[in-house]
Amino acid sequence: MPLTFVSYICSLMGRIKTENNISRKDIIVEKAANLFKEKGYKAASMRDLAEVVGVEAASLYNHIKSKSELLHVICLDVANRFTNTIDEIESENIPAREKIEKLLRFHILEMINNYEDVIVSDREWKHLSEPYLSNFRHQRRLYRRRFAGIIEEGIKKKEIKKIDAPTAVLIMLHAISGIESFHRSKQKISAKDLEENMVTILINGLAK
Amino acid sequence: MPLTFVSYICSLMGRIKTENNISRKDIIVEKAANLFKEKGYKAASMRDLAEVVGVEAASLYNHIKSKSELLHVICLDVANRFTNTIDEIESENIPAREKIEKLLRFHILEMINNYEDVIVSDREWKHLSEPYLSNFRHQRRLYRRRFAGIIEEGIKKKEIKKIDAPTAVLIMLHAISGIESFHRSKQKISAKDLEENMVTILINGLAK
DNA sequence: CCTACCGATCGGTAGG
DNA sequence: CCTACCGATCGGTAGG
Repeated sequence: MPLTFVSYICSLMGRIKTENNISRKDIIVEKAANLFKEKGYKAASMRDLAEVVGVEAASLYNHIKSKSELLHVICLDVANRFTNTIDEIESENIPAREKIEKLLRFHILEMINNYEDVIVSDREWKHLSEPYLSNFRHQRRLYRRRFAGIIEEGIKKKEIKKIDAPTAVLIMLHAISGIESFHRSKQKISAKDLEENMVTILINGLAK
Repeated sequence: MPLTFVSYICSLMGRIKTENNISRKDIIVEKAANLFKEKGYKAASMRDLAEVVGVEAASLYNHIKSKSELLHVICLDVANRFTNTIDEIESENIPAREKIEKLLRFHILEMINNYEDVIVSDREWKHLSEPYLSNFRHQRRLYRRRFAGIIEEGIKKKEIKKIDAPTAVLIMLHAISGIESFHRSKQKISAKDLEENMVTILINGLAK
């Protein structure tokens, strides 16, 4: 009976929110993103995760259903942020070239501020299980098409060079994912300088 | 005794080279690269590999020492090709901007022709074991520094814009890794067009 | 080349 | 929240 009482209290603790409204589950997802980024989804074990959270592995399952739930929470969260942003930018009444710059700056800032989630969703989405895998693939394809659409609009209006739009999208998105190394190297360059450099190179190119 | 005879013949077969001088081990490494690219190093099991090679899992170990050997053969092969190429280009007596373009074209062609190895070394090198891990990290850092050095040379000689060289390197290398999606989508664009588009965007930028 | 098998580790559950 | 434990799967070995 005393043991039952303890387990009851402990199970309640899982549902208590701190004053910042951050639940235990949120903490687990955050630590999971860090671990998945560091070791990869498959190589990161639930025992690893339990250790950084500070509990036994079995206890994690009072807050989450499975390891794969952690991945799809991370991936779908990122996908939704991207979709919401392009919704907003597309509806604005500004030149295509400005839309592209806005989208680039959004991606750059995401990579600077929420880079763990973004890197995980970028690199580990293949390990999603259905139906989340198909859903993610769908959102991603749609996003890239819409991005390419904006570039094509800019080409038609002679705001930007005549290049293959899907190729340009790939270059942009992947170039920005390179910011990960910026985090690793703790370089002297500031986040603001990094952002300006990236936009300059991508929009204006290297050539003088 | 008959069984011993069979096993003796079979073990010999492992060392026989075909007329193209491709050994059994080469085939295993090639299939491993494909598998590692598709599922990731950790998620790809030796039983998966055995199946695509067409033998039992245990038989693989007549040709290789371990799973990790497969990864470091792939990664070091790519690293050496990169190092050899920058050795060559650095020693040429041409403007820095041309050196950069040559390096870019080399990377683009690598991603078009040997993309499985390149992607695996890019994405899975973290799973290397020592001393290969340190070695790879070292080669990689050196390569990026030399690449940045060429860009800085170009800036000094006013051949290219004044931007942060390490950032430019990150953008270039990551942008090119985006070609992976080109393979997946079987797009209408040709390899040659892809190459020209990428060089145009990276050297001259999007802006008209 | 195969069959047979090993110890380690995995994600996850039962029960309190 | 924990302890105890399960079946599945892993990389790899022994032996012929």
